[in-house]
Amino acid sequence: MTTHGIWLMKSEPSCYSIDDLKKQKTTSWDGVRNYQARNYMRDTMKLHDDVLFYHSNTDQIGIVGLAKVCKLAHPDITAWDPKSDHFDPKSTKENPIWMMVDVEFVQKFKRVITLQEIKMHEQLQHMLVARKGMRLSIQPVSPEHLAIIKEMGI
DNA sequence: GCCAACGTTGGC
DNA sequence: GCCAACGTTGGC
Repeated sequence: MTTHGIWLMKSEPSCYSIDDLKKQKTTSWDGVRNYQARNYMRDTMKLHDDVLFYHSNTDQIGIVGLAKVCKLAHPDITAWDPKSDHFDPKSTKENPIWMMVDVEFVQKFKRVITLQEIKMHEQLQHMLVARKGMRLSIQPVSPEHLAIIKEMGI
């Protein structure tokens, strides 16, 4: 069995939801402006890594479906666009600071695996996303946790 | 290199 | 909308 990465990626559904990804099939994960999250995308993510799509800052907070990495890290061009909300003048084409991967829709879960549920669950409560004060928008996930979540969501 | 001030994230 | 917990910035 080949080992591959598993990630949880947060998005505010008012900004970009699992339904948007379902319609679009693939998207560039732009707008990440946190170094640790960028480093995960740039240095650790591999093609076909699994992605748990997470909705934050909404009435139904939790994991809503599955995606996978379909393109390795490349410069986040929104950082160069003065009109973008994610514009960062420190990032240049010669020296791009911010990177993004592309992700591909796999499936939407039949229901939301809520954060509340994750925190209550004997195994899932150890996920990073359940940790107090954890704001990191891209987090590694263990194969055990992925298996449990798939069983609950599919 | 310290750390106060500030800005952001994201659950509640 | 509040605010705790972070991350970043910039003066010193």
